[in-house]
Amino acid sequence: MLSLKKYLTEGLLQFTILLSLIGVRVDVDTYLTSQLPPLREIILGPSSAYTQTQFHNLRNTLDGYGIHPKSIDLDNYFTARRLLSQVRALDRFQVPTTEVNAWLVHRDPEGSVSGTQPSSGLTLESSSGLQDVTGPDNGVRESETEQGFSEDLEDLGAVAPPVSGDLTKEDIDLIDILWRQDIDLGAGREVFDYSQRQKEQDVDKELQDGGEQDTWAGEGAEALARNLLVDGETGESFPAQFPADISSITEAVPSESEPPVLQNNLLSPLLTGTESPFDLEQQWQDLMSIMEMQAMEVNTSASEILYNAPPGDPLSTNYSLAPNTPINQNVSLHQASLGGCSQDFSLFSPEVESLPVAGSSTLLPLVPSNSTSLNSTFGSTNLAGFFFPPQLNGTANDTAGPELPDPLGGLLDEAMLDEISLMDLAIEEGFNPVQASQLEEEFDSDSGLSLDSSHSPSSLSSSEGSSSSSSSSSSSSSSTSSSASSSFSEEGAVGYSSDSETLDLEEAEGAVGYQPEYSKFCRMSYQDPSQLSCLPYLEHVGHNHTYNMAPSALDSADLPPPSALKKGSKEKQADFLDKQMSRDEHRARAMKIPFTNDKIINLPVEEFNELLSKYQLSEAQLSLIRDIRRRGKNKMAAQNCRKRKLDTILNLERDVEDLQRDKARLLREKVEFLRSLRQMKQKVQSLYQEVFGRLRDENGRPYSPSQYALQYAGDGSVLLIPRTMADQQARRQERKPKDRRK
DNA sequence: GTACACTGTCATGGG
DNA sequence: AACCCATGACAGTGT
Repeated sequence: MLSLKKYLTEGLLQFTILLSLIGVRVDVDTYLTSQLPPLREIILGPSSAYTQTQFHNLRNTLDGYGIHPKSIDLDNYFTARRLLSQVRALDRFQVPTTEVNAWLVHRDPEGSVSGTQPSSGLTLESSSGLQDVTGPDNGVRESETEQGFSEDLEDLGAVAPPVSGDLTKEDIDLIDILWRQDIDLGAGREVFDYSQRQKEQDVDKELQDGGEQDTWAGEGAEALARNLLVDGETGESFPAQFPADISSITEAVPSESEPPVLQNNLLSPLLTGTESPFDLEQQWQDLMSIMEMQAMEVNTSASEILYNAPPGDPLSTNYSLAPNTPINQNVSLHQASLGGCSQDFSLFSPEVESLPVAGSSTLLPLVPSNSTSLNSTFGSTNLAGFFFPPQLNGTANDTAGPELPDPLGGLLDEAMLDEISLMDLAIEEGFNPVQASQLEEEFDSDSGLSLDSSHSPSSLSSSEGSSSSSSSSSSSSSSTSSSASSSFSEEGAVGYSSDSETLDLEEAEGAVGYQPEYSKFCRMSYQDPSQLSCLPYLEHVGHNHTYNMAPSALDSADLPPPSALKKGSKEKQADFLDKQMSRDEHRARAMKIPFTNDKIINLPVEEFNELLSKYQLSEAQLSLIRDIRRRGKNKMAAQNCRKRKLDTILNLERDVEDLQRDKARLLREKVEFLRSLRQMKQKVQSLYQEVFGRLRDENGRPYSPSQYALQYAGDGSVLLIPRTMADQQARRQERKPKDRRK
């Protein structure tokens, strides 16, 4: 039954649409076949995937749209959106989105895009522009999908002259029937009353204009209102596309009277029309009313599959479906330049919207810069190769080859552990120490942990400040003020200090058994009230810890500072105190415990027992006091534990940084060594050749280098031996270190 | 609505 | 044994 009703209502809707759009030539067959899902949905599946973020945007942008954010019926909602979009698509000249994007790219700063400008020229222009901007990356994915839909709409045969203005009597009758039907379904007729809604809309607009809209949604709605026509029924904005004469629209619709600068620029030149825009608008409003109410009634279980991501939902419209929407175009442009950048971010962001093309293009160099870094990374690889080029002997290549992916790490490990072979490898290479140092810098900067992070204020703040006593960092000396303050602001003022601030200094120091090696800042921030007094901005922090006692028993010394009294009324103060009080403090007060929780927690055992013996306390009170003491101590212990854990992590981080620095230094030294070694080897080589070239046999002829070689003896003498012998000896010497290694 | 960080609390174990 | 402390685990709360 439901499906039948849905079918009928949808059919009626479509029929109504067709009838009402007088002058629009609609091919019903193609229209019906267009009910098939867009290709992208078939391929990619139902794309309500994009709903999450966009959906919220949608909700935010649709002022007055009657869907409660917490009870949105997605099926009905999207069905309504889809139908709406289809209606709009009927009178809309659809151009591929790529061309639309190009419009934005080539936005005329003077707003001189005329309504009669042929689109072909624009298209040409734009596609080139698009190619420049987008390229085949992800950035165009969205626009491609939208384009698919645009083409889909084109297939409807809805590419037609603009809608004619007035409704015929049949239309009105039909609408009336549908109204009645909707009224039967529970919708009041006033829902469809355009004039009434227009009034409400105007009121809303006034409110919007008058009041400061601090949410982006409000701004977005306003922005939309400026550049788009607003659907009186849904509050949804849609592009002004009917006539080229935008002024007529703005005249006819007072609420859209903002200067349509962008509209003039972006109106499709092919959209021309002479009908009265106001009538058209009203007609649209009525249609929207009908359609929405109908759509909401439709059980979309079947159509959900087909239209899970209704192409015409306002999101799509806002993004890139509607070619004349400035926002849409900006979004497309943004996507084109930013790739997978979040759409909702750019949707109403003024900065992004106002981003000029040049600004977008400036984003493109990101890739080159990345590639630069990549090149430099590979440059280091090449540097390794530069150290050990292939013309070296075979062992050199064997060793150096695997190091290439991680030249430095590999170099360090290998070289430092097996320096001899590596030096041999590098000895004949053109080694550039400058490159090596650059490489080292890259290495440092590319490491996961920034070497300089320990010097940053953030990393030295509170938590780390606690460990600065053990830290050798240069900033530890200066951190007495800055770090201490931050430590107090972050730690001291939180919970713990409120418990311990009224402690006597010796009490605090005695009671908190944090180990000496543990940070003094931590102790200070926790327990040392004198330190607190050094920080004026903390003086107002609740120091009254007599909350256990009745207010009448409050000692004057325990009262909050006068400033607090001046600031607020007694109520505020009480609230403040109440908020400051912990659960145990509330319990203690409820049980009328005659001393403070601080004393309960921090007094040494003997004094604590003495204190207990002074009062006649019930068993429940004693139990509570013990619990308070246990919990309080455990609370401090937990805080100390966490602090220590954090310090440990930070110290480890610092250790890692130090080790990385050492590694870099050692690498630098190694580079120096290799360089000097190479120089020495070059000298030796030149000397060898000089000596060898001067040698003459008995006949006065020079020795052939292929047959003889010079060998250095252990005593410093140089022998001339046949090549074969020399090679054998060299092989033997090669084997020795390997055996030794084994 | 969810993820995350922070904090308090409990249980447990060691000193 | 009593006490204290450290710590893992859990829950509540705020962002």
